Amino acid sequence: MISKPKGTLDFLPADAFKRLHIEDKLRRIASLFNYKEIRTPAFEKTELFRRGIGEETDIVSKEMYSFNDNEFTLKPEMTAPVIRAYIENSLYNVSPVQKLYYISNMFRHERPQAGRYREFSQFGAEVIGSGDYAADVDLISLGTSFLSDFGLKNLKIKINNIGNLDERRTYIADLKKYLEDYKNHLSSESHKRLFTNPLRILDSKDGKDIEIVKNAPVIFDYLGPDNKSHFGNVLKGLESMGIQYEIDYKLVRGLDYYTSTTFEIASDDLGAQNAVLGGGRYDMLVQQLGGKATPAIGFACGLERLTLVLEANKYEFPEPGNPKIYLVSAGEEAKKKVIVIANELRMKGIFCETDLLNRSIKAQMKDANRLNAGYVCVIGDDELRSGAVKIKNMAGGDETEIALDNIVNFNFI
RNA sequence: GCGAGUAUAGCUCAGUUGGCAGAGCGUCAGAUUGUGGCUCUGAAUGUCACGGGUUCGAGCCCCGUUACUCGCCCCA
Repeated sequence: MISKPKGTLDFLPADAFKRLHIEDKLRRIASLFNYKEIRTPAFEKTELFRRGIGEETDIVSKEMYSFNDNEFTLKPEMTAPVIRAYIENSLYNVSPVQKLYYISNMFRHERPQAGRYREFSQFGAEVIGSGDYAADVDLISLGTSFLSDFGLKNLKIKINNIGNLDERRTYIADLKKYLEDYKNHLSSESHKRLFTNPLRILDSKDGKDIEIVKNAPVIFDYLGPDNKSHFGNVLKGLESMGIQYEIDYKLVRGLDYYTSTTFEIASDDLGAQNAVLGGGRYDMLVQQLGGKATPAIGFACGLERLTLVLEANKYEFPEPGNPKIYLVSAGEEAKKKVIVIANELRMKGIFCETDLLNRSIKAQMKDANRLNAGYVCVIGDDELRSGAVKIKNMAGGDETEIALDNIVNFNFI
């Protein structure tokens, strides 16, 4: 037997139906906020991700599915492709602010685990062209409102501002200086990070690291007046909308392109991978990818994780529809007639099903019952001869007699 | 890349000290000849993950392999 690749998922009809419902909801809310959908290729030139996400990030250094001699890579995230499309199609000429969203699958070669897959789907949104705090608030409120539209509470919104490049550079230098003194007390992982990515030591889960980090310099103190007031305005904006947040000066994110605002929404209902949604501002990325200096902000939400949270919260997904009528046939002539009537019903938009296995009447009735059909109509030699059929209401069991050729006009409730 | 756990029917899982491979659900058929749901009766479905070893005898004990799951790292 050939099995699916590790870390991928089959969406059987019941799962696919749930996913479709989630997508419908996301699209509806995104359009309320005037975000327009964008679709980009499943793969891009590898160079795009190297330059966009950062050579040193885990994603680029060890998680990409690359092929054709490394020329192309299945997209591991959507921000770089969206920005590429923005620049390539000169969207800044269409309007100064672009509000875009996407629902798409991503590929990262990681060790699979609860809530983490090698092929996974994200709903994401980007506001390109505005550095105003209003853009941050607009985007974050999109994220929180669809989560609350799903009835999810108990979600923690964490927010931070990691400054611009200069501010961060100064901060990292001071952070390193501080941590040097505790070098020998840090966990081995963090010891390594001291050289590779000191910021990440801030959200280490190691108990000792946490103690050490408690008295470390705080990024907020390194922000200039612009970022300080931007941060303040974003927070006030969220407050004014009743969005509860938690400032987390230790919230640093793993992609190189983030600047200024960063945020994350996590759920206690998930396992180790508890971030449902994460994002931030990336004011340097457009320029980095060859466009004009353009501020932007975005987030991505993992749909598999969202689904896990919904299921943990006993979210009630809608039920798929059931056939309005099941046409039961008895005999070869009736079967031919049933095929024709079924087609007429469907052309009229009536959900209709028939037997495809030449089954007995009893078996067809069972099938109709299993499918939860609203009505059943048995057609056999008698009905063909008389031209009259009985339409049986499966809920009550009562039957209505009607002309065979008039089934399509029956008033199905 | 590292660590831990699991592997028995389509699904969820029992399986005693090593002694004929099991249950529930689902599927199929029957219980009035052309009428479902409930009930009853019956049936089909297994390389007990794979390969070795111990033993008169292994689903069970030992070794190895693989797959899956969870965690570390990182991310959604």
